[in-house]
Amino acid sequence: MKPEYDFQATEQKWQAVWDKEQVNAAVDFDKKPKFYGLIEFPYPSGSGLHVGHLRAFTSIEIVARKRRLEGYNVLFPIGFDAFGLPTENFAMQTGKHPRLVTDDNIATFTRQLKAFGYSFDYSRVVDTTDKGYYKWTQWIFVRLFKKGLAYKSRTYVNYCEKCKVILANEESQGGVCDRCGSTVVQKEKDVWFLKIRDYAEKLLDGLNDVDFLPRIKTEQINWIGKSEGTEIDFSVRHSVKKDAKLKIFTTRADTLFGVTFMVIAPEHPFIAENASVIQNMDEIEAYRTETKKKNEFERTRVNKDKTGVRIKGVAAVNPVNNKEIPIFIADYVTLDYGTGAVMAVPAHDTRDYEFAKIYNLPIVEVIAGGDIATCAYTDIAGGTLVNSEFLNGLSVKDAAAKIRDWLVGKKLGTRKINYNMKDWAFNRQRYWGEPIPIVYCPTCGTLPVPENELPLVLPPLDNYRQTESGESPLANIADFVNCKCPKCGGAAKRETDTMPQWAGSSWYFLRYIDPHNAQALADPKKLDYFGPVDWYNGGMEHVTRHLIYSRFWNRFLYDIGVVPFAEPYKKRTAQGLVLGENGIKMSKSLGNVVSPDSLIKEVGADVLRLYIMFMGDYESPVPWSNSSINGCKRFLDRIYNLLDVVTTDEGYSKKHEVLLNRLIKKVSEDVESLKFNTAIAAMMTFLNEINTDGSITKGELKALILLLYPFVPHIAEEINTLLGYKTMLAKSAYPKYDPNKLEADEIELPVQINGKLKGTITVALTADLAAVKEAVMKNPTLAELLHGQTIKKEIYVQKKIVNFIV
RNA sequence: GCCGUAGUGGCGGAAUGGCAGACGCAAAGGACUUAAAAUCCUUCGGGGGCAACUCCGUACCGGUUCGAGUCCGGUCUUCGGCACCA
Repeated sequence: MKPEYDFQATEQKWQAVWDKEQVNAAVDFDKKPKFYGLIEFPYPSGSGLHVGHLRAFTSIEIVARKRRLEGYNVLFPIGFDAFGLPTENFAMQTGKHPRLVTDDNIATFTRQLKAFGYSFDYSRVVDTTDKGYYKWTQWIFVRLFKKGLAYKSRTYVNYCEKCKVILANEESQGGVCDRCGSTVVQKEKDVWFLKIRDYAEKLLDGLNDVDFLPRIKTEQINWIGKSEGTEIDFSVRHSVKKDAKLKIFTTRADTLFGVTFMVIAPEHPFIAENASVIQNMDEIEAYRTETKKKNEFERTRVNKDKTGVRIKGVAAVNPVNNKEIPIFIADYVTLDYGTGAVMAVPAHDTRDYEFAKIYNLPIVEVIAGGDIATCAYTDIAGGTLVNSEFLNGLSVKDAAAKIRDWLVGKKLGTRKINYNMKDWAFNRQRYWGEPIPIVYCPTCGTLPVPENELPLVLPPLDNYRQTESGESPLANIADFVNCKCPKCGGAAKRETDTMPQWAGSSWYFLRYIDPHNAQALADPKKLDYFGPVDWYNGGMEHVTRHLIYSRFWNRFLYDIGVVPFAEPYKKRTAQGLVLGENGIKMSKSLGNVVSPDSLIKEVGADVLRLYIMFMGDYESPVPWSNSSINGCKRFLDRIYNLLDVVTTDEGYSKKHEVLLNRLIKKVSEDVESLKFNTAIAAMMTFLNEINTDGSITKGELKALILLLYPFVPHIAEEINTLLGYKTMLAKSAYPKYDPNKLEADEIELPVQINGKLKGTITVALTADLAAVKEAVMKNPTLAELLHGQTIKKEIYVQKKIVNFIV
């Protein structure tokens, strides 16, 4: 007689045993093959673990446990991405120091993660806010700076005039301040940038060597946004400087004969340079001021009416036909893409077309095939060139090649590649982040903090608010700001901004490999042994930013010889969102958030782990369903009840042999391809079969609990013990299937007549057509249907189907 | 607008071109119980038929095939991502 199953006591017991036996610890330089499984480390928010985390973590947790049984030395680490705004805001409201808030939250997360029985190696926990960690985040920044990949530039930032704070993009969504709701304006400010654009090509190339889901690759490619085109100089008449040129970028040089005007960004330096010859400077200035007031959100809104001002007093010249064309400023052209100036071809560009209609500018068709009276013709596949002198009659493709060669030959243009991806804005006016290790010396200029002085520690602080002018709270601390120049020793001042949230997460996967190293970010030998990450799972929402940023940092560290692999992640997958029961995204304001804490008390970790993997296709969004959890609970109860019907036979019974071999194959393969829901369904089907038969051998049950172990390790270990086995499952081997025992001798074969299913027959697996026909004729219903019919054609696919055409 | 993804019962979802709806939830009926819960058994896409059975059915229109949820062409819709990107 088996004891009553007490999930709480049992789960705690096994967690303690695994911990004591160190079964989850990764071993440096172990002889076994290594497997590095990674999940996106959580931001330790005050509200604790979310069911979304469970879905994201449980997949690699299952793979990690399976790999250990398969004989791998598994590195499956956990850490906390703990710098960030919510903690700082909470500190501002309560007066509690962010350090203490963070420590509390990490403690809560750790307790919850352990309650789920996740097999993390807790000896390698990483906390991005720990000075032993951010020392190396700062060190990487210093190296980037020394290589010229970190630079400071004046640009516009989101600013709330009411709160007098600079806002991050995520705090100013929709162009409105997150806290007070007032409209955000643009304010000019010095901003640190990382030159990720210099790595655009490497980041694209690297995608060829990794196994990321196709949609992940596509999203990254789109984000980088490579476009190949031509830069062309347009000379300017009546400008201040003789022979002044305006450089434009275009991907459509073939339409050059259709250029009827030019547009430059309102911020374009051409205006200041030519202020003395521009006749309507007042009007231009007014437009520029208006643009500045608009925030990014308004300005980049599509479908809004085009506005602009003609620059009077100067004109540009189209290099192909020397025709004089007007120059405009308009906010639909921005300074941060291409050259900040465009040649306008209203006949074949939608934006230029709209602008030309509003300002009554000529529209010249150069590609036949559309109807330019109604709209711009932008299809580049069809159409031939017209009104274009030596390009007439050519296809778009041929014309593009010809004009490009012509421009390059005459030195009027050069081939050029542009990227939509912008350089990475790398500073925030916040307290709770890594201080940027830079010193400004009046005589020596901008210098990095010497590497042996790192970490530059975040000083204690009472007031976490930005200053009136929007400076970081660190600017209020004289002790911090005033320092000595590392070069000349004279009085100097520190940079007071901190790094963005993305910094710490851009290299954490390297630190897990050697988390306590004080001499280097990680020992190169250990990096060589454990790296790169074999399998990384996380959300689609991080596929662009975090995944690109961390690939960039890793690639940089590879280029300077610190890391021995160019690409950090061999394989990347992504889970779907967990939606609320009503099918809408979970959010506090909608009140449809599910807390794992109460559920774990009700049903336990195993049931919850199982449900979260069974609830639907892993990669698709799926609504939460409390009632569906019952199904998983019942399944585990029935598995436990098998102890009542288990025999003492250590082998497989003849009857279950094929079923079990197929099950092992199915579960094993499904886990590798993220098909957790069908793996679980297959185990349920097997259980139903066993229950119909009324008994299971000890050997069969052992195999079943080994298959279940990665999903529901506690109950699996408990059953193993109750079966009398001394070796715990965590130290056992994953079951193998016999490829010769995957098929039964006899199968049910569907029989079709004229492509319609009419019945089934039982035949030998390898039966030939003659045997099949014999079996069909023995079946009274089928024989009757075929009686007196002339069979014109017979299609027989072994193991699949037979079809008679009559 | 561009790029990507997906449309299958009341619900979540299964199906290398080969028995559509596996598995689970919910629901209904029954057994056990004084009763309820739990558990166990049965039914469960739609129409028709007393019944054996039969017809229809995977967003929509068409095509390929002995055979299409699956492949091809077109249309509509959902959900993501990017977006005045020149």
